[in-house]
This record gives sequence, C-alpha cells and structure tokens, in this order.
Amino acid sequence: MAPVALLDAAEALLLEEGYAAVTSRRVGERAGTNSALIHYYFESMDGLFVELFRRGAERGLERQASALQSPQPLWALWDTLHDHMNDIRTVEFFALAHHRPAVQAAVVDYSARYRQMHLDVLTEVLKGYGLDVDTWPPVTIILMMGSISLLLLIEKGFGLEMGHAEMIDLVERQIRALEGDRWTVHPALAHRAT
Amino acid sequence: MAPVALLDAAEALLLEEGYAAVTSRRVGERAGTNSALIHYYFESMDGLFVELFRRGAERGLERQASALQSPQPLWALWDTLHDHMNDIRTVEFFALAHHRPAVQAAVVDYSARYRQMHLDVLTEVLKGYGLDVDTWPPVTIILMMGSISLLLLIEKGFGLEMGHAEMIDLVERQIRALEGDRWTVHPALAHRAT
DNA sequence: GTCTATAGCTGGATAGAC
DNA sequence: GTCTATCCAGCTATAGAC
Repeated sequence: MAPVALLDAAEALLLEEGYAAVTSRRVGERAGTNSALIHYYFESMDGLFVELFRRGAERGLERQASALQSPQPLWALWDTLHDHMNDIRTVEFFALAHHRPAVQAAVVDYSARYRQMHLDVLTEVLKGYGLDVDTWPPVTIILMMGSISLLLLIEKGFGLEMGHAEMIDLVERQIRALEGDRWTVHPALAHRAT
Repeated sequence: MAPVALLDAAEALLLEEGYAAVTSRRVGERAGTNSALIHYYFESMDGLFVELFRRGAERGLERQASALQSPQPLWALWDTLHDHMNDIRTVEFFALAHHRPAVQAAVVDYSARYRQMHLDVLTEVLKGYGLDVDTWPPVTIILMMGSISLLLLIEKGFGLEMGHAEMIDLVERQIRALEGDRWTVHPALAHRAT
C-alpha cells in the first residue's frame, strides 16, 4: 500500500464533498484500508492536508509553466485559470487555511511562487506586445485575470451567472487586442474542464 | 434571553475562528447559556447559519444601498468592498455553502440581489460619466471591483501582498478618471476596516 | 423559556497483535 | 507495514424537570 492511494482518496473526497468530508476514517475506507495508516504515513491530518496541497500545487505549477511557453501566453494563462477542479481545490484550501496554520503556510508559499512565475514570464511578453507597463503593470494583469476567473468559477459552481458572459467577453477582447485571435488550445491545457 | 444573543455569539466565533468553531455547544456557552436553546430558536445548526447569513447580508445590502447614494458612487462602492470583516464572512459562507444546501440557497439569493442592486444604480451613473457601455458594460465594472477586492482581502488576510499596491493604484486611477478625486468617505462607510 | 442530562454518532490518535 | 481494538473528546439533537 502506497501513501499515494491515501492522497488520491483524500483528493476525491475533497473535490466531491468538501474538506469537511476528508476525515481519517473516510479517507482510509475510500483507499480500501483504514485510518491508522494515515497517521503512519502522514503523522496527522494536518500532514495529510499539507501533502495533498503540495502535490496539487506542484502539478499546477508545472502545467502553467508549460502553458506559458505557448506562442500565446495570455490565452494560455486565461485557459489554465478556467479549471473547475483547480478552483474547488483553491476554495477549499483557502477555507482550510483559515484554521490550519500548517496549511496556510503552504498556501502562501505556493501562491507567491505562482505569482512570481507569472510575473517573470509575462513582464517580457507584455512589453513585447507594446503594452504601456507604467499604466498597466504586468502584476495587475495577472491579478485581474486570477481574481476574475476565481470569482466566476465560484459563482458558476453555485449556479449564479449574472454578468458572466459580458465579463468573459470583455477579458477576451482585451487579450485579443494584445495577442490576436486565439488559435489553438495549448496541448498542456487540452485536459482542462469547461 | 433573545435569539439575537445567540446570533451575536455565532458571528463572533465565525469571524475569530472560522465556521468550524461555530458549534452548538460553543455558541451556547459564548452566549452565556447552552446548546439546547439553539435548537429551540433555530431548529438546527442549519437554521442558525442561514439566519446568521441573512442578518449580515441584509445589513450589507442596506449599507451599500446607502453608500451608492453618495455623490461619488464608484468611490463609495470601492470603499464598502474594502471591509475585512465582510470578507471573512464571505469566504466562510462560500465554504459553508459547499456542504450545506440551505446556506448555498441563501448565498445565491443575496448575491443575485447585490449584483442587481449595483447594476440598477451604476448603469445610470456610468452612462452619466460618459463611459462607453458597449465596450465596458456596467456589470463588468461591478464584477471586476468585487473580484479584485475579494482576492486582495483574502491574500492580505494570509499575509501575502505581492502586487497589491500596484493593483489598488490601478483601480483607483480608473475610478478617478471617471469620477474625479475622492473627496470624503461617505458617512455610511466611516466604520469600515482598513 | 430555560435548564440538566444524555442518547447516539463521529472524529483524531494510539497501542499492540501479526 | 498493516491490521483490529479502543481511548477520549467533540458533535447534534432530544427528553424531561422546573
């Protein structure tokens, strides 16, 4: 029995029922074993949650780094952000971080690394497009795309879509103005949820 | 003993320690009584959460309606959104909604009412400012201000502020371009957190 | 209305056999 | 490594005295 089976079980529960359903008993049961193994491999539930977060964040970081090498990095970033599974994970871990300091530390750590990576790549790209970076600093473009897509996904998950079409249209018009029409979905994004 | 004391106790726990700390025992204890009264007044924890959400949402709706009557509605909206307490409430209830259908229904209901109210007021205001509403539909302005301020508050709560200064500066430059310099903080917002 | 007491679960974590 | 068994704590909800 490998610890990865426990992480997979925990992830499935997190996505399907929220973090409150991720209990040692249920994770053990879902992995076809029992709760004692969680403490053997991860010490505590805190350890399990942190490890689960790290695994997902690390995967996301690689996927985005790859996407940003696309000939259309803005389209590629916008498309990676539209991942419903990633969004649920994000919301659940934001909430978890509120009362698990170990989780909060991991969330902050990876959020900073995401932002720095986006910044490193997009600063050059946006300058290359002739964007006036004094008026529109690259980090604001990143923050806007991230915050808008997060809110839209949360609301959509609740069945609330008032203004979403207009918002998506606006963002895509801005991207188009900088980067031209979207050509193809980057291979690294081909699996993304709609 | 009035049920409002139980709501106050529940609210304090929610803001201080997150929704996981809002248990019938702790709410009763904090209100100086016991858990049985919660079931007497609210039927169940679901009932308590829904009522707590409604009370906060109703207050917020009134406060924002009042703020939007300011001579500078955009500044007023931007300022009301910068309320840290409201933000914690929002995040906690988003997470709660994920596994309490009764809470989700209330969240969706009030979110739609907020958006509609913002839209009713700002559509006229923005047209009055000469904004090109075909390029920038009012609902997109509302969604952008809401999503950006939410993400900034979440991150700030975690101690992550990379790019925040630039983002705030950008938003405030856009508001200034439409509505001029901020003059005074509207009275209805004077209590807001920084 | 408000209390105490308690039923009935479910949780995290550990001890100890194999 | 993996299991069963178990401790102890916490939860929601209800019954019944006052």
